[in-house]
Amino acid sequence: MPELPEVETIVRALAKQLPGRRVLRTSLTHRTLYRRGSLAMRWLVQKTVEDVNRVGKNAVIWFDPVGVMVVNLGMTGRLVTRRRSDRMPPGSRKHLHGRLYLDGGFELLYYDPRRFGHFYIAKRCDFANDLNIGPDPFVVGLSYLQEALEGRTTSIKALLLDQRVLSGIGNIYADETLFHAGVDPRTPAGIAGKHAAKILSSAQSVLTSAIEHGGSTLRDYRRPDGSRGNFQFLHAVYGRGGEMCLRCKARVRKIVLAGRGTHFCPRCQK
DNA sequence: AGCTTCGCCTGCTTGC
DNA sequence: TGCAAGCAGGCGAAGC
Repeated sequence: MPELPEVETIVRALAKQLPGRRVLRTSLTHRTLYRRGSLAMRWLVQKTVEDVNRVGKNAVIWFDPVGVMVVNLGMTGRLVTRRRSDRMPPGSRKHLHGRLYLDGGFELLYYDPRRFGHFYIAKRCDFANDLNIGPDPFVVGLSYLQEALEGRTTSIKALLLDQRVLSGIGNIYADETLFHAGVDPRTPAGIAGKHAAKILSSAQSVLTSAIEHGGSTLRDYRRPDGSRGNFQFLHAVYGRGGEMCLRCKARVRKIVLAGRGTHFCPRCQK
C-alpha cells in the first residue's frame, strides 16, 4: 500500500516525465473516485504539467497556470506512464479507471483494483487549506512531536497513523518505526512521549531507507515504469508475525490494534 | 474534542 | 473442486 516512500518514489519518476506536457483529453470511469469538492478531471484539458511532488501520501501534480490534481492512491492505486505507441501493460485493463492523455504521445494511467483511491482537482488558490493533514515527518522538529503526544491516551501506533499529526506514515512504516524505536505499539501516546526523540529519528531513518530501496512492494504497488520496490525484504516486523525477531530471536507477535494488523517484538519493544 | 467503529471495494486465502 | 466466509486496509463519515 502506498505510503510516504512509495509515493515519493512515484513522484520522483513522474517529475522526470510529466513537466512540460499538455493535457489533451481525460477519462475517468467512476465519479466516486473524486474526493468531495473536486472539479472534474476534464477541467485540466489544455493545461500543462509544471511540477509533480508529494504531500504526505498524496501525489500532487501542478498545472500551469492555476490547476492542481491531488492523487491519493488508497491501498491499491497505481500511476503508470506510457507512450501510446507502446503496448498496454498486460492483464490490467479491468482496473484502469483514470487516464490523462498528454501531448507528445504520452499518457498517465491510473489503475486501482479496490478503488479506495481519490482524485482531488482544484484551482491552486482553493487547494491550500483543503488537504487536512499534518506536517511531513522529515520536516518536523522534536518539540512538535512531543507536543502532539502529550496527554494523548490513544496508542502510539494509532497516533502515528493519524495523518493530521504526521502525514505519510501508514501501517507498514508505523510498525517498522516502533520496532526500531523499541516502543510497544500499544503504549499510550502520552507515555510514549518520553521516547519521542527515538520515535522521530527511527521514523526518519526507516522512511529514508525505504525511499532508497524504492518502497515496499507487497502486492499492488509498482513504480510508474512497472518495476517493484525492494524495501519489503528489509522489513523487521511487518508481515513477519510468528517468525523470529531478527534482533533477539523471540517470536514476532501479530495483534489487531487501531483496527490494523500490528506486528511487534514483545522482547525488543517495551 | 477525542477516540472507536463502520463502510467503501475487490482479490486472495482459508475452511468446509 | 467449488463455494462461501474471512481478511487485508487508507480514509472519511458516523457514533459514542
